[in-house]
Amino acid sequence: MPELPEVETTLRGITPWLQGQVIESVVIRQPSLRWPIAQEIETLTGQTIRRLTRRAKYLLIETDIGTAIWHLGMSGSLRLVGEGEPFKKHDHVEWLLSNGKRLRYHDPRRFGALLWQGVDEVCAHLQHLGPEPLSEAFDADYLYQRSRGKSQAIKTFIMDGKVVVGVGNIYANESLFLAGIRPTVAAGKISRARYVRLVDHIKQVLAGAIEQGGTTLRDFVGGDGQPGYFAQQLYVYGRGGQACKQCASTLQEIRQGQRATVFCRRCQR
DNA sequence: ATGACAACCTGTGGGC
DNA sequence: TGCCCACAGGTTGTCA
Repeated sequence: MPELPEVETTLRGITPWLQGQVIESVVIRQPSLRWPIAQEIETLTGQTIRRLTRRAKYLLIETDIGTAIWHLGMSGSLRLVGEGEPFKKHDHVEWLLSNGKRLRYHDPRRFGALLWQGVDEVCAHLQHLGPEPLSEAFDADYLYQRSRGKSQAIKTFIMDGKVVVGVGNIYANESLFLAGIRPTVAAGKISRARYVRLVDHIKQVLAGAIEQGGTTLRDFVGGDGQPGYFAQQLYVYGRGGQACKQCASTLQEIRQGQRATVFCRRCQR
């Protein structure tokens, strides 16, 4: 269920339970994810978890011998469980920690990945990524410059990880609505002033979702549940054919890059 | 170089 | 109730 806010929520949820712990054992029940799980993951047995960080939608778990890099794909989740908890269908990986907790990776569709990055290496997937959306490097000037000459639709443009990371389908739809920009407009034809609004809304909507994600942390870490989909006030996503919350006209639904796009013809131009 | 599209895989929900 | 189809939070790889 991961867009960036959920990956961040996951990171914050598991960090206190993982940091400083020794990985006592690694169980791989299903090695076939989007790519086969890296061989080196098994060698983590006996290693101490030094640090957890996030880059884009990747979770980085550092040890002295290298870094495990987890991507949750479309349907992946990480949760902590206690001893005796039976495996569920699609629980593919388990790490037993020295505090007795078990970190389990669950992913029905297996679009996720568990990659390896050696010390002093940079994983191929992390190279060429654009700036973090909540960083200062991501601002209107940057987007404006990057977009000049582009005929690509603004929605697919902001969902391109080489432009900016972490803007998934839900938040691309929502931020374009809030900025009043029609998702089909060519990125290169949008003014600097409108990019100011767009960047502002992307940051707000992601930051707000992370805050709300935080409210589900306790359940999540307690281990009996899914990360839980943060209750988010959605204006357009999943609301095609329904009334616009701002002007009551019917929301349009189209497809862009095989993804559902929903927008209001009246509020977004 | 750009951009459109298929692919990876399973589950779910709607229509008949 | 059951079957079939379309679609789902992401990313990569290929092809025109």
